[in-house]
Amino acid sequence: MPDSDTALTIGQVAERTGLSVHTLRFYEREGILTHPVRRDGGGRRLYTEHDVDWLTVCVILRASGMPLPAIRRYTELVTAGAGNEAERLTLMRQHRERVTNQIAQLTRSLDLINYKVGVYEDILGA
Amino acid sequence: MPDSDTALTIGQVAERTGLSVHTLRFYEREGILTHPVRRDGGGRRLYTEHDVDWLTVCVILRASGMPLPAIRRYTELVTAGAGNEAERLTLMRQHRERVTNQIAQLTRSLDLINYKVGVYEDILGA
DNA sequence: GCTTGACCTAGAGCCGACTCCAGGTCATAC
DNA sequence: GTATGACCTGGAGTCGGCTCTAGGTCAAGC
Repeated sequence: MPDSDTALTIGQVAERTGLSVHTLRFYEREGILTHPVRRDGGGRRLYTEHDVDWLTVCVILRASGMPLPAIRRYTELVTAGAGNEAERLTLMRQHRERVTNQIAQLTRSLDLINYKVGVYEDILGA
Repeated sequence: MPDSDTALTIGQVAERTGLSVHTLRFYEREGILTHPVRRDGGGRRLYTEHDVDWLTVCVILRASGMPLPAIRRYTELVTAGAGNEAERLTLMRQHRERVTNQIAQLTRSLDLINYKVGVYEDILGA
């Protein structure tokens, strides 16, 4: 059972999060990690399970269209610790609205797409 | 009642489709129109209601994430006329799958977002 | 002792989809 | 006759989000 002491290489984290090693380094530069990554003697990154959990959250936020600056801001708030929950809530609510709007828009688009699929199926089925 | 003879300027089309005049010219260069736009004596574009209808379809396809090359291909098929419905169907089905996957992904992301919103609401409400 | 492979940095490059710019034409309003 | 404003072209610039390159370190296996 992996506990929070487990040290993971960047390659292992890439595999677990689905991000490339390039993207992991890029996210770090962009301030998308709650604390600087530990390094081994040779300067190599050592990630924890905690980092993987955080990155997994970030992956989900990205996948739902949250821009990197917003994720960075959220990261900053989490890093700063308790006391800023109001802003975190605002951020999440804003994002929730974007996402629900996006789902609504996609669902509407689906009507047209289904209609077109139906038209072509009819033509080909006749 | 606007019929198919109505001539619209690029500005009017921009207003109706929600695209900018820049984007309309760009789409034309990209082959996103079923036929070359008519021009008046001074070389200005004259669109028809038919063009607006087509562009409206394109806007919906774009909004649901269809890449411009796919829209161009679809345009080519429609321009070529009857006989290629099988490929049009394939294109639309592929896109439908992308869209339904995207909706599913967004809906899953929404679980996390709602969870986070709930956490912060609890903290702030207590 | 040398090859291999995973890692490091700083910085350049790429891609999609616009978006804007410079410099010009033309019709209408004053 | 001139100013305004909508339009034209070709081409450059922007932006977000990666993605890759060059050149290097280091540990383990043979």
